[in-house]
Amino acid sequence: MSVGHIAVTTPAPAEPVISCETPQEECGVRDVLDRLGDKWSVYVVVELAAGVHRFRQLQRAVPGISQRMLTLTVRRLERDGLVKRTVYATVPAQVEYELTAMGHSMTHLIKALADWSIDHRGAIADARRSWDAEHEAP
Amino acid sequence: MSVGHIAVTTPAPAEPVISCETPQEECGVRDVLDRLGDKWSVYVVVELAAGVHRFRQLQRAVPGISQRMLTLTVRRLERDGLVKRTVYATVPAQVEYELTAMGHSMTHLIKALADWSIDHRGAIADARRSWDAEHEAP
DNA sequence: CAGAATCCACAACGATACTG
DNA sequence: CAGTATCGTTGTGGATTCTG
Repeated sequence: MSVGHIAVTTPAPAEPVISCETPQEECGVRDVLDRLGDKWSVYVVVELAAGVHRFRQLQRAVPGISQRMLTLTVRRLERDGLVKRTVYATVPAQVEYELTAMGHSMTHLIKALADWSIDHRGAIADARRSWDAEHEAP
Repeated sequence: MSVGHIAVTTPAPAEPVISCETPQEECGVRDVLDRLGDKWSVYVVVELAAGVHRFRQLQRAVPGISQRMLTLTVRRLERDGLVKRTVYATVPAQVEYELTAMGHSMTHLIKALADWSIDHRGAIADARRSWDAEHEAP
């Protein structure tokens, strides 16, 4: 366990698991989860992991995203230092997006997430079905 | 790379990175992210990773959560098969929550997330500061 | 104790229209 | 092409009240 701020997989006695200095600060975990939790960031990062993209190219690569949401998403990722944005002063305008080193380091995390999801999607779907079956309107 | 559905850390040529059968289905990754992305699930799971909790005990352990949100959160986790809920027919009522095997398997993921967050929280904060400095109102 | 139910505020998202 | 601006809808979460 590299960092050890969180003790997991220990069905042991009940002790505080997060031992941040200030629990309210949430250890900065929230900062990451907010980015991962919004609807599009993960897909944009995954797409950019494949290489540099221009705006439209990125929008086409992420099916269903509106240009407003793409703008907001890449802005946030840029602000967090995960994505680098390069503007070329051409006509018409041209902008390229690529992951920073930190952005690339996060793709490992996303891959782990995706792997776990794929491995357990069936079990989760089954759990939901049986839960729904037991809790339907009487 | 265990599963290989996602190619990461490869700043290589632009190729589709997610190779789901149906991209719209989102590979079930959304299912996990929706759970991880909401405001409280992670903290509840982390808390339950330490052992069995009763409702009030859990609420006290997760500072700031309302009982409505705790109810909703544990219900969703239960529905997904990540948490097991046991009701004891005592007076007053008593309910115990604990992670299932699948729930425990997810704590590895959360730990990886937390480690990454802690390792990069400083860099992210710096990136945000400099971004904000460059984009303040003229 | 463990919750269900209700009401309300706000943020997130989508669709559309317009601009350099 | 790469956005910005505005509007309307939906979803999420908090506070409060009530119940077995």
